[in-house]
Amino acid sequence: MTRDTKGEQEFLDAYKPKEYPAIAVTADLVVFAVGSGALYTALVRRGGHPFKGELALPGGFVGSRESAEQAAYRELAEETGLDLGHLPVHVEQLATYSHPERDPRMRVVSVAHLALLATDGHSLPELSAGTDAAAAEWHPVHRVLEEPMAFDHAAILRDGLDRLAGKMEYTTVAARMLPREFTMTQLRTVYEAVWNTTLAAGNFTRKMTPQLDDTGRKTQAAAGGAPASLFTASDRHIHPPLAKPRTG
Amino acid sequence: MTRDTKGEQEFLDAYKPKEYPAIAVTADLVVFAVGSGALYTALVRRGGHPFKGELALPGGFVGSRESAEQAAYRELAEETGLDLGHLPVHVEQLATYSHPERDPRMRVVSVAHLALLATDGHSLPELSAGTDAAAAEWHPVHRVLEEPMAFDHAAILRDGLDRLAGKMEYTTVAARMLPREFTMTQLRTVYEAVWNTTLAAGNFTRKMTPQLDDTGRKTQAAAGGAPASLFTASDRHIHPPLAKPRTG
DNA sequence: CTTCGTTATTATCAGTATGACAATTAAGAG
DNA sequence: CTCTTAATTGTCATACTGATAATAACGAAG
Repeated sequence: MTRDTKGEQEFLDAYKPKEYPAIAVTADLVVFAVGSGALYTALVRRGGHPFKGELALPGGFVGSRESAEQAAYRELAEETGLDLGHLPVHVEQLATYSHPERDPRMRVVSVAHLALLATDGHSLPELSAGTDAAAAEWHPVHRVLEEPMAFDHAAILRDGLDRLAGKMEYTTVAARMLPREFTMTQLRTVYEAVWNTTLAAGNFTRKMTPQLDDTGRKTQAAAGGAPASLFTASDRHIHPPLAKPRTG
Repeated sequence: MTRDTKGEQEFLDAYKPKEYPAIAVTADLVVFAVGSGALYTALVRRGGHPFKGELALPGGFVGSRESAEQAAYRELAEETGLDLGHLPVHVEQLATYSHPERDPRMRVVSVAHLALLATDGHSLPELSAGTDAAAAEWHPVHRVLEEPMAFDHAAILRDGLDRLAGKMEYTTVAARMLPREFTMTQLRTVYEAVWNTTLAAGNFTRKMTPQLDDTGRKTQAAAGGAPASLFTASDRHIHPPLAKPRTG
């Protein structure tokens, strides 16, 4: 069946958008970065009703001429002041939240995204207030998960953490939270921060070595200890997966 | 920080929905079922422009007072005539497609869902035309994937298949495409249909047995061959995962 | 320049999982 | 009873895992 281009063009010229429910679409962000051995997320504190004073995910309306992912990048820059042209950032779609009463003001469907920022594992990227009033601040994920949040954002944050934790079992996505070249210990620190656990260094190296590309170079040994090899990540799948230890 | 209920109520009473982009939200469905050893999907053929005559996913607008998932269930019933009260069906969200030009008529954001129907592995559920003109028909997935489809529906179908194939590695979701009680061979047939490959029966049984609950009962041996044990599935995760054989 | 503390990497080993394939068991059909 | 078919169990070499130890490569302190 070949497309009927002429009939289709006539149809489109005559087409008038009509009765469909008026729904606003937003792009919200679960932003993760690793600092001082712990996983942090960028949250804003709401300055107005509803949920005044509570923590919320950064995000905003999807514009008429942009995709949800484009809106996510734009809002990430606007609400955190991050220079995305400079900073490597990984953004992927998480899920869409569409319960009719999730926003008491009006019908809002939110396309949530997962954003991973690259750090050296020690210091977090500086966040600055954007055009909107509320500035984003870093919060330790495993602590803030126990507090209430605005709207259904606590559930979204939990889903984002679960997604990242799961995906790290069978991909090298954890490397997106590090500089392009990193050491095995830096990568292990990301796993430990996200999984909130500790991993045996030797076994971790044995498992990850064949999944990474060895640059052949080594770090300048910082203070005590041998110099570490520098690796880069590719998009290989980890097989069999690196299992997250059962919680306990 | 406790919620300021009084101030919030006043705010909500005064709130008027205002300038946000007008975007229509739809729920589309990738419906899978296994029949005669192959994976099938329910598709409608478009009767009007645009993409007149091409295959499309069933779906429709999300109503003002329903979630995207509720809309998916409703559209599944409407466009396929399936009695969901009777037929066990698994629905989960797949992803949201929001490219600004994905529908030439107007701005439409689609929340795609994955729906798995239970069959005996041989015959497919009967589809009947719903209120809409176009009736859904079953199409073999691995063949229809090579044909063009309306809108971005070919990409959505591909994503749905990838999601199902991947999830079957580490969950027992394949059992959602079978009756509550099923044999090991029936389950293996689902894996083979989705993965489009063959699996060694003995190794499959060894791997899956500890993931399932044995009812202790057996089938009446149909024609030749020993009777098979009947199992039910729980929500255990398969660990380590059952790896899909590398294609070839 | 030797020793010590620290960290990265490699090695060992027992237990478990895998893929390929063979053997056994349990029907129904002729 | 024997043949055919299908389900299940067994075998075996290889690979992977968790725990733990041994080795190697530094900087710093004496």
